[in-house]
Amino acid sequence: MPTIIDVAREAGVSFKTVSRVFTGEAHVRAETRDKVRAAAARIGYEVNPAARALRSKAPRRVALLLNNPSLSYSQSTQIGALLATQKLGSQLVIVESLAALQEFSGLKGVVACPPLSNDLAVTTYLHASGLPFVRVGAERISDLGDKIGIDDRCAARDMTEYLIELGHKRIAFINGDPQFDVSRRRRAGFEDAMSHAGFSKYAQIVSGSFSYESGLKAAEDLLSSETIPTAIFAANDEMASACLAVAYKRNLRVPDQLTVVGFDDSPVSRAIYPALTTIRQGLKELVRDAFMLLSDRLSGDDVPFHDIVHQHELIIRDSAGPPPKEMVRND
Amino acid sequence: MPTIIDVAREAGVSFKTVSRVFTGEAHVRAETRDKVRAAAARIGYEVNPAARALRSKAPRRVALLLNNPSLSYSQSTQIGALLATQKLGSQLVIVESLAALQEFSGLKGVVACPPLSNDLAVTTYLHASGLPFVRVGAERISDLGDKIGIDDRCAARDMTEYLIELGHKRIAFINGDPQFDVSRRRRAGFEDAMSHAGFSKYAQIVSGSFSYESGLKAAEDLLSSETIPTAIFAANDEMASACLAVAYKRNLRVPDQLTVVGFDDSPVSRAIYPALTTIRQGLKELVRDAFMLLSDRLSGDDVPFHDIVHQHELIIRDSAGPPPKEMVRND
DNA sequence: TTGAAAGCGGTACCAC
DNA sequence: GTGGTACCGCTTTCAA
Repeated sequence: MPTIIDVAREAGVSFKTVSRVFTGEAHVRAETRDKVRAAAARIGYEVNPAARALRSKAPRRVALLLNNPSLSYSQSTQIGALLATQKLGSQLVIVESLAALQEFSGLKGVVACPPLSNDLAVTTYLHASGLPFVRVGAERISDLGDKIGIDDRCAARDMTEYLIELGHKRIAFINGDPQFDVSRRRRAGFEDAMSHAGFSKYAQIVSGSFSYESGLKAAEDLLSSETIPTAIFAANDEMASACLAVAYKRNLRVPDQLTVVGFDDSPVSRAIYPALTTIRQGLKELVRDAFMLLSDRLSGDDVPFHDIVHQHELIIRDSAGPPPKEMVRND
Repeated sequence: MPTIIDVAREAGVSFKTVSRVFTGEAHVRAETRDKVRAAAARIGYEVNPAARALRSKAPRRVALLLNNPSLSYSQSTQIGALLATQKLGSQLVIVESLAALQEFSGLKGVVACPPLSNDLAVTTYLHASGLPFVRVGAERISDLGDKIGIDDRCAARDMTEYLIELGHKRIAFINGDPQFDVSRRRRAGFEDAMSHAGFSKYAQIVSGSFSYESGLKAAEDLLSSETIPTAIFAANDEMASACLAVAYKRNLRVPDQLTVVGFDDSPVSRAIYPALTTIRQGLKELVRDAFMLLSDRLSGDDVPFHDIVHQHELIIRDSAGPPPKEMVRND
């Protein structure tokens, strides 16, 4: 494992200069810095968090800004954050609001998760404060800061196309809180697929708020209407699980008489019957990478902001099947 | 923050001796060691993980042995483990079986979680290997190793007594996998309370396996019997959530017509409607403390094995209420 | 069984 | 802007 001394030799500078580059100190000529970076990359140098933590006076404290209504979402996020900060040797604080964030002193950087990652006040504050930050699952509400996430629109389109392939036509979409950017994107993906198949007139869209309760209400509305859908696509697993409950209540067997699918691949999706067909977005890895990105930024990278897109995955379980025969003919 | 040098001064030895004591090195006289420990405690010394990680050749790698059917259980456990190892500066590996554990070399210690913490082969192997280990939620299948957990029997008794106070008499208990020790303990607590109230003849006990599916089946059995219970106590939240689904299906309003309670205070318990009344066991803290305990053991403590019992807590939410009037009279 | 010296891989503070 | 020196808190090696 190479050290800064090796890098210094490789780059032809003193080891102190190497240290400067990796702490993001200001007074290094751009040319020298690039030379050092190149040398480091060439020999595969990585900073040793233990050594850094030992000597630095102020701890490298980074914050995870997280206030999501879904507990399982929050848990996966926390695991990802912990994994990354352990590797990077930085101290992690978890805060739930902008106000709480502002109270913390000595922060070196912030990773923001939905819905706060799309809050204009948050983005504005972070930018104004000069604090490096990474937004997870964020829309381009501004070009400030690094972004990382999946292509929600594409994921929702994939799921909808899967339902269409199964033979569904009358498909309902239970959207999340329309204030969340992610809701807009997932809805757009649903609409893309429906209109592409020429099924726009069979599409129904109702709004929830990502909570189980809201899913209950939305499902009740959908399943008590005149023409009930043969498939329901909920914008997260919690709401999908609510659909299952309502389906039971109404004696609709899933997936034989009704297909229900979710989004997130959260633990609930496997802890219910039937297990949910859903979209996996690898939240743990997403957040881990967000912290890695933040760490690069902390090291004084002055490159343009990144916008990293992870691959999603369609997870097929037991809650989706072909529509019941009699309903296919009958539209 | 005091260092080993301060401890050395306080204890009247060289700092090297202090280092020896805290690394658990063999060649220190017992008397000297106690003196050093006392001095350290007096001035509030704690090892600096960064400094240790920097200098030590072999990483302090510890393992979390975890293979639990409940995903939310596993997630909480992982967060606790990550939190602790971050603080202690040790490297964490998560393994799912005894075989996987054996393949790992250079392990310094192991924390085992249910059900593996109650597996005789695991305990025997760990003891034989001489590896320090802590068992979470473990029964006294042997007196080997440290143990940490809650008093499951007492917790189940508390919950049952709460139901009895609400006015319930005909109470059913859905047990977890009878092979798990924890199931036996929770069942015993249920029986304690029922017999103490003189309700033994109204008690029904069915076995599940901690999974949602098993809860579904158990609930179906219970609710299709001649005399259905007014309350169901499930040995974990997953099975309780299954009860809710079955209740919906049968048009039993919870908690008006049927009370359902769970155990664990897992994320699901809040992600369903109605939110579950349950027992909180603070799993995250439990596991965190397990690693702290392991760390002490790694430092060469030669004290008798600990058996630490954490406090549980009854969390009252919306899924429990008094039994319906007509059913109280009618038994 | 105990102690002295060296050094782990970096950062802080000060010269130049 | 860049380099030198001291040193962070601990463990390792070796000598006593």
